[in-house]
Amino acid sequence: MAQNEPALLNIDIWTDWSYIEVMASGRPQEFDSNKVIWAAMDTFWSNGFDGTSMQQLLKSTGLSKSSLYQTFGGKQELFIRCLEEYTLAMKEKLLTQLSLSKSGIGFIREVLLSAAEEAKASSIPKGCLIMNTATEFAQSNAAVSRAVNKGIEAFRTVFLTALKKARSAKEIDADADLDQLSSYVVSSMSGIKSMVKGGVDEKAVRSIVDIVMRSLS
Amino acid sequence: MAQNEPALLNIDIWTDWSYIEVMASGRPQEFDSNKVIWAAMDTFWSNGFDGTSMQQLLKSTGLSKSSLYQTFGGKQELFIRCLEEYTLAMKEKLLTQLSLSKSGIGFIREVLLSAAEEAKASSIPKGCLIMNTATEFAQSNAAVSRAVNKGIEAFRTVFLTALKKARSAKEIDADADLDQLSSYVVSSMSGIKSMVKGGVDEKAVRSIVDIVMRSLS
DNA sequence: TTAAATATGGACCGAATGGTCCAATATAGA
DNA sequence: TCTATATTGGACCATTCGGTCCATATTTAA
Repeated sequence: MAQNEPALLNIDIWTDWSYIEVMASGRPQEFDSNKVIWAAMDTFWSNGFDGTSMQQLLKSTGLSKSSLYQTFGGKQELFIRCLEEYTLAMKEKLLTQLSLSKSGIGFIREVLLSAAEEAKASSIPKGCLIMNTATEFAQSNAAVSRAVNKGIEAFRTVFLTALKKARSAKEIDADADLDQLSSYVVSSMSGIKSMVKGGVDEKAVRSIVDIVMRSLS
Repeated sequence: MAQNEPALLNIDIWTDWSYIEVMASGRPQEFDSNKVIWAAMDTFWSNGFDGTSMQQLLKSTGLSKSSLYQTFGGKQELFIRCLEEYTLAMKEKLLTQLSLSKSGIGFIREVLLSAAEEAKASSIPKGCLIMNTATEFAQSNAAVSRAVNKGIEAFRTVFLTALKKARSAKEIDADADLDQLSSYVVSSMSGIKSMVKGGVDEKAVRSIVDIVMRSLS
């Protein structure tokens, strides 16, 4: 892929009727749209967009080809739905985790260290779907770029919230520019994850996290 | 792609005879192997491994299919040659740049800021071939991982040299752990480049660079 | 001039690609 | 029960994929 996008409207409202709850009669859907999206997301997450074939997608979702095309429109449309769902779910999960954590700084450290866990694990590191996609597509496809941007902004928002919490608790400098710092944390997160994908070991990852954390406070 | 590697020795000495200078008679090669590698590298760099087709490769290199297969073995072998050449060339270029620069810290800042240039440019950002590949393949292919690791180590070496120079010039703390810092710089570089690919604007990139630089001294 | 060695272009390969289409099936409401 | 509406599985599509192979062209050394 990584070519220019086709010259058509990419508003999947027109092809994906799952937004509308029942409305008309007929045979009901036999699958859970959300589970399908998560299954597809996991496949894209591990293999990238180009690296994922329709066959893999059909296998992991359990759908038939026509169901997938009818419901989601196509590979790219499904992919973008996955990016959106990923963004939404991650943001929610992280904000919950943040609200449960005592310290804003501690929360950020936890999140960064979760990358180190991937380095320790024997399985192949998946990284972050949003940043993987940024790397794969760069700015070659407008619809994808839009979804990636929203993802990055979501992460930035989460970290900004954490930094504000940290400032309130006087964990960080009172007059630090939190907007800039939040971008820095996203960037650092992305860098660390790519190092893990590159094979850097857990110890090295932890020392990078330490340096990042030191630069916050 | 992104599957497991085939169970065969990947020592391209056996398939690529361009190492041997002439030795036997016969029709001489009509193309410059190095130029071919650079043309292929540029294509892989822009589109990734999966995103690059043989057709594109033949077009960008100007080779015929048989010449390419005869000379390099195949798509993956050529790709790995590109990774190696990229590593070598980048290391050399950066070390030269470093030796010409007055300050180790200044050099690192220059390199990080070069990512900001990509954000400013209207063309699609290519990022770093090594980190792009790390992201695309993760640890799914041993031969590729080996090449990626060598690349990361090369970058680390460059930055380590710069940091030592900075320490000699008392630009940074005398008892900083330069090994750790060099990994941190590579990670930061990678993070910044992925932010650029994700569409973050130049100003934001520059502020991230500032924070990274501040954490060094 | 001849033989050996190499380069080259293109035909050809099977498999897989993303995508379309339709007949059969199943369900809900009238 | 009948009809309208959806879902579903699979046949089918042209195209492209990476890769092999061979006949031909070209060059060097003997």
